[in-house]
Amino acid sequence: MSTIATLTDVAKAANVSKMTVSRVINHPEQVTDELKALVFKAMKELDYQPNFAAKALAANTTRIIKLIILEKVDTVEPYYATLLMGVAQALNEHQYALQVVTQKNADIGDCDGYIITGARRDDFDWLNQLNRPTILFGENRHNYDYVDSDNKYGTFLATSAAINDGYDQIIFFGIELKESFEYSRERGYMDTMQKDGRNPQIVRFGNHSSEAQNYVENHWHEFKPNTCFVCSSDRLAIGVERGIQHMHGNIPDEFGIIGFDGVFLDQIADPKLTTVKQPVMTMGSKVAALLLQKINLALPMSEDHDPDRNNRVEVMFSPELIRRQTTRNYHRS
Amino acid sequence: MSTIATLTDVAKAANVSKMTVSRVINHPEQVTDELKALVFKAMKELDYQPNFAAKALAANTTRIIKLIILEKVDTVEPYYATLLMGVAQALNEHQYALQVVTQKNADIGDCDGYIITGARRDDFDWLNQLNRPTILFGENRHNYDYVDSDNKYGTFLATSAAINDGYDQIIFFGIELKESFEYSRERGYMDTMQKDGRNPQIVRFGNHSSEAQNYVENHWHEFKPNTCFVCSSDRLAIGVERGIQHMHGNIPDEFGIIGFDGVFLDQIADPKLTTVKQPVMTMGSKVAALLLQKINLALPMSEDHDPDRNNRVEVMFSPELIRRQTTRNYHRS
DNA sequence: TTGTAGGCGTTATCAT
DNA sequence: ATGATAACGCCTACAA
Repeated sequence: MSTIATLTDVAKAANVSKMTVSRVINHPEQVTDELKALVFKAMKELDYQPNFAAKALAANTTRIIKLIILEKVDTVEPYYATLLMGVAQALNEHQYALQVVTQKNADIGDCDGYIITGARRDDFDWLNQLNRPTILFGENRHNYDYVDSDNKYGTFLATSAAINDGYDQIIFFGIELKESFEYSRERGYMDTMQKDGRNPQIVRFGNHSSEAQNYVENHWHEFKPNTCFVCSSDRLAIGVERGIQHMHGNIPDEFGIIGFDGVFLDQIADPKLTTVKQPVMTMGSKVAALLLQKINLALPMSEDHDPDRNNRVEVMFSPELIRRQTTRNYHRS
Repeated sequence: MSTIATLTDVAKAANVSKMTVSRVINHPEQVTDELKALVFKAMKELDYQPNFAAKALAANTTRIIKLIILEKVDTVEPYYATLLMGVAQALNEHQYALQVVTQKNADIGDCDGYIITGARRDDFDWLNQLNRPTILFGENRHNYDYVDSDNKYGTFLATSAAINDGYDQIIFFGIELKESFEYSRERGYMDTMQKDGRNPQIVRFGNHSSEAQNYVENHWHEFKPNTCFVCSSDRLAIGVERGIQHMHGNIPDEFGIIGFDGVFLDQIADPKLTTVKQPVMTMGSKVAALLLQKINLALPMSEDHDPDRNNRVEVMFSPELIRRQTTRNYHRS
């Protein structure tokens, strides 16, 4: 029999009813250990794989999660690709299907929950219409549950490193966006600077390497040797790197650069960027896991509501400073 | 009723049986135009969306397609991300779910078909075990159906451009891989060179920018000004660009560079790469479409077998030469 | 603790 | 050309 084993097949093999098998899977505590053992054995022998579609149908559920990538189309950035892999992995483990979708076609077809990434201020009106459990990827001030990296801590790491490495002037190149993640990154920089009795200095750009590059070249006279540029993205950092190279500045001795993200771009740069690396893949798995958890809690059957279920879920992952070639690896003592 | 409309709801609204509605969807030719009109109207009014899971269950089908990305884990390259978007889009339109999977967990859970990308010679033993319709992304000599860009034509475009732009020496930087796509690219270069009475010259590397860069620097004396480097990937092209820059060669007047792929990297480079761009997203949609077609043909009901269904399906997309900053845009007359 | 009956939404089959 | 029925695999509700 090369056909795929069903609940019924397992039940027969184990000499029990379908329901017992179903219970072994969904409510194992209700079944005696003896029977459980028998059922497990049968499942293993038949290589039983639950039927995704039947499960969905019976539970009045789709077992589909939509990942909505807001933002311009050209955002096929490595960052999102990595995130996607993380999400896909976690979802697969729990027999959920992933649909990657853009805002336009997000409405067609039902689903059990949404993962949203790249949400900006303007998007929240639209987001509020979604009537399914939702988790955002990226911190926000609209009370949505989210997963993000600890942006403030990230720039704390970067700024501290710049200080430790002995750079005199430390400038922050930020992204010209009134978004929460950017505020946090700037805050991390500013606090760290002030704690060390230094004057913060922030410049902002659209997130394009050319803008940062032009700025560096046009304001070259303002940067004395021994300056470090702490950037809010690897894109900006690459621009800075190019600007310095075009002006024949020395990296990392005269000028340091620290990026943010640590996905692909940092390695493409030459010299390779010292950067604040986010564990993007892990974060992807986490959003997915949280969403599934939320979906299951929303199900009527779960009586054992988490008491603080009303609270917002905010998960922050600690980024990590990766030292490469755009900072001196020299610590002041 | 904010509940989701089902076939039955539509049937009631249109005063017909469920089956008629089902037929309107799946076998419209069997239904009279009058009834069809009624049913369509009802479907629109109720905003009917077919239930994915029920369809799957009834058809003894999973409606799941697995996209298997063979190759090292760090291959979260923009290239694959773009491909993925294309696949996802086409699949969503047909109510199929996409599972992104690596070789390891490819075996868990059933599916209706596979899309394979990054298959190398060694992988084919494993591929042969897959007992579901399969389409490869990437040309191959193992008789698998595939979609790819026309690699040979791509390097023909690149080489012709280099010739037209008046470069004296034209060298091919290939990828050290005994794979079909690489053979085709080299063939396109060689044929075009020979047709113009020139001597082809090929060097090969692992697909890393640093290898190409080192080579350029170490063999710098061999490259007279007015040389163009035709590369088998944008990665290699970036390495060449860096090598030339480190040796203070002038781009594009003394040295031209043409990359291959046209996904992300070409735009990140500075100066931006002239490159052979593949329509990756479109190609992704096409693989998906082909696979769905193949799956439906495999279904017993389709009696009207395409007569040459036994033939292998090979779809080649024409790449396009994008002229940017690493070639002179100067045509010899 | 375990088993039985019925239904989730769709489609194929057979009947009309 | 259209409709009634059964079945896909699983789960909830109820019965034993």
